[in-house]
Amino acid sequence: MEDNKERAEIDNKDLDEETLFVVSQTFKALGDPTRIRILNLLFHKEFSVNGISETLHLRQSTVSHQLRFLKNLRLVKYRREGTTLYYSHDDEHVMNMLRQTIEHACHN
Amino acid sequence: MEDNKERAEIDNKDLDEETLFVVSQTFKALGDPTRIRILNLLFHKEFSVNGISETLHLRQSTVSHQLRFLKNLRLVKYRREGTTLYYSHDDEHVMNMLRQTIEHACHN
DNA sequence: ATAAAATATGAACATATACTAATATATGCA
DNA sequence: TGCATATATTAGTATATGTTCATATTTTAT
Repeated sequence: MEDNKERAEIDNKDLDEETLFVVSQTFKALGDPTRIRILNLLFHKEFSVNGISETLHLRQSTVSHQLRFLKNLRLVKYRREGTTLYYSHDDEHVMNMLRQTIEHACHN
Repeated sequence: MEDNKERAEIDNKDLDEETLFVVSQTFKALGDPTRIRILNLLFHKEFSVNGISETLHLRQSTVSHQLRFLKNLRLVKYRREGTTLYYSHDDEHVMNMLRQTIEHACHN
């Protein structure tokens, strides 16, 4: 036996529950068209909630809900300016995956 | 104006419906713990349906349903040997994303 | 042709998810 | 304080999703 009780999860037959949860949550975040559109919008610059709402033709409520979802997963962050909140992306790894997959899907 | 009517989707404010569908479907496939476990299992070698079922303690029916899902997205393929079907992964890009994200999640 | 083994399918069910309308909260300013 | 603007939250609803049981299909061997 070696001194490492457990090898990296990737080498095991099965994954532990916590890893499974985090990974599935992360991908779930990218598994919805609305959230993809929002993240894609935030690729280049920050947007206010209303900015997103108007640009993507989504209800303010819908945008706010999805931003909370993304915020909980730390995929976006915001800064305040008066009553306005400016959201921007906050996870390079996820944004890279998204970019790659979009490029991959765009019948290159 | 230039001769390219449309730049790559990634540079536009919004994505077209088809791209949105493909991308969200791809991530949706990775957004479920059961499918993640199956794909993770298929990382190293092929497995029969029953093999997956027994290894992951899942009903045969559940595995079969999820494999169909993954097959429709061309994330897995199979070869036949008698009455047994051996499944293996069929999308390097997706498997790489999965590996990266698992490693990323495993509090490295 | 019939039976056995492996896998696929269909229907039913419970839960999760996303959107909406209505309302609440928070901030800045007169 | 009172009002306007921006955002968040709550509750309700419709749809999507994942699992299970039962059954059908497919393939091989006898």
